Amino acid sequence: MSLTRMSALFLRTLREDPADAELPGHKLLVRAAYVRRAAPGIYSWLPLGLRVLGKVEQIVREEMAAIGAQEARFPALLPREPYEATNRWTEYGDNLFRLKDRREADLLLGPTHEEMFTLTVKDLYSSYKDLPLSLYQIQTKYRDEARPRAGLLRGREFIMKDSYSFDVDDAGLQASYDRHREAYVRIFDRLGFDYVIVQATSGAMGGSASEEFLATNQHGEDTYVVCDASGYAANVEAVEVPQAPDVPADVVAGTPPATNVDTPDTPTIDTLVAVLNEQHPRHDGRPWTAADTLKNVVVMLRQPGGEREPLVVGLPGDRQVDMKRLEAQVAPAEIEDFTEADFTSHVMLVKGYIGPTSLGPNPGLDEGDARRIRYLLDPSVARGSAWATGANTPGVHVTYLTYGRDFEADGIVQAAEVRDGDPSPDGAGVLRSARGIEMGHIFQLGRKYAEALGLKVLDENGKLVTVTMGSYGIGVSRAVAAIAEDNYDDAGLVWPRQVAPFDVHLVATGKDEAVFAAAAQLAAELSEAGLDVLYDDRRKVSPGVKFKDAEIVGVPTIVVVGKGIAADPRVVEIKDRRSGERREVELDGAVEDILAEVGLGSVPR
RNA sequence: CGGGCUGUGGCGCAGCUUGGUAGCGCGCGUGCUUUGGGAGCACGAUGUCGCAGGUUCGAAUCCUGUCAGCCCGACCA
Repeated sequence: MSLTRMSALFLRTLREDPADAELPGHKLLVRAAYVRRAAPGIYSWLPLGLRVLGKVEQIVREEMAAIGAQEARFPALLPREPYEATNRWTEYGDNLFRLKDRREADLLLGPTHEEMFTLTVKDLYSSYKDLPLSLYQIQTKYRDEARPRAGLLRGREFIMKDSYSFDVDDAGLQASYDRHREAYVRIFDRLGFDYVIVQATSGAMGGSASEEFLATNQHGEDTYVVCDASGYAANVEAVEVPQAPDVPADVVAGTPPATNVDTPDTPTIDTLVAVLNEQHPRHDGRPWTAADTLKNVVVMLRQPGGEREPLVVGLPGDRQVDMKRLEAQVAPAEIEDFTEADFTSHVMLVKGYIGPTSLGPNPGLDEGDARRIRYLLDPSVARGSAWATGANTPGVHVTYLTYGRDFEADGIVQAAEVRDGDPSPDGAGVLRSARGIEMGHIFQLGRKYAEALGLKVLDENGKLVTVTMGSYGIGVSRAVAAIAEDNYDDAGLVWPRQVAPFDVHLVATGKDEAVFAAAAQLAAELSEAGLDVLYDDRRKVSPGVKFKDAEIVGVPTIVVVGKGIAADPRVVEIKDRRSGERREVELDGAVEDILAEVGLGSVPR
């Protein structure tokens, strides 16, 4: 199909790792001249990299077309107004790239495009007969990440496929969602890395049903849990720990009354447990443990509008608060540290000795009383359970303080860290955690944007109904990086065939003119036969250099034309980059052998 | 935004402690040799030592300030 000569290819492989790359795949992408860093989180695509990117895009396009989605493209440079209408000009905060034109009009570089798709559909469609509709684009997106990292995996400029479905009712939305899910499975199967589909939160976007496609990789930024017994899998942020069952009434009846105890110099759970065991042993003889303490963590919530509100979360003392989980629960509010100044202005909070009795409904303050501090419990705190916890007096704790008997809370919140070995929410086994790279995210957006932007159509009864939407993303440039992180060895990259920059890397070695004549002809025949061929035709370059280059570039099939040309019959060598297996075939008929090797015609391409 | 580290030819680094006018490897150019594993020899080109002040006869080196990059954390549809 195409023939590229190494002597003319814009390529310079580097012998040493770049100083600013950390991940093995990223180092190789730079060393093999696929990409170059242009600025923090911003990368240039060189010819090889662009070929891989194009392969990934093509797979995405084919599978989107297969579910009837239509490709469009919206500007990357956008006006402020639509984002003002949905409040995202404000909500997106510092992560939004903003700029002004010469007339001082506000513009932004699109981080995602719900508004533009929604408005365009609104402009053109007005009847239920026009739906369902799925539109998508492959477009460069911009987010001013506080700290870009890991090369292409988390950049400030990146390429994303985003699609949006438009339906008149929930059943239609579910059907559109299911079709996208199936398309995503086919896309990720074809891209050639291990992945897992997990339940997810929909983040600041809002919405309900939500799943993420995570490439399983130890370098990933996302932590997910799976239950091997049931197949349950979820992003840790989305794990819904069930409410612990009530403690039986007879057990509660036998719980000693809440008792204040002096516990000087016990600022941490460990020191508290030690002092309790020494001076205030338990009534039932067993020692106190961290799991018997109720830790009350105070944070400051900041709403997108700027209002601040303190929140105290109660959880067992042997667990940490997982800030990511908590933040997902309180979105779109953000969590700030609770400062010394905040303690000064909230005198009911005694640092180190915060307890339920001054929180939430317990002090008898009315809702709306400015002194009332919202108090939420992690679901692992069972009704009827008794705790050692702060007594809101310096140096004093209270023992046997019992939930439901001695204090109440304003509600529950998923806040505690989820650990390996925790029971699965579906009751079928235990959880195991692993890391992944978010490659795709599908979720039912619902009517949030249609509502905000007035996307309504007439239904079959002639009544205006608000359209319901789904939103579906794939990180296309991230996929290239994730594939690289999953496909390399000591010598270099090892591309899966479907996304490799070339089908075959033909290396001519030696100085014999007959070698180059035979190699050139073979290269031409292979490209005639429909392959993308990279032909290393460089004279005066030693075989070692050519082999090293072929290995780091990572084309899956390497064909060596060399001294075998002098044999009778003339032979060439076919090497499999991944396995290292090599075999000799006769030059006559080599085209067929190579076509069979790359699987042309048998493997979907 | 906190913490840590680093800025010296295109790339990767040494030199800085103890100031004396910049070096190594790779890459690049020319020539010869070499040609199945980043080959050899010779010659050569390429540097505002991040920037700005200061100390000093003299600063890559010491002092002050500043900027940038990377890593960890915060953050992350």
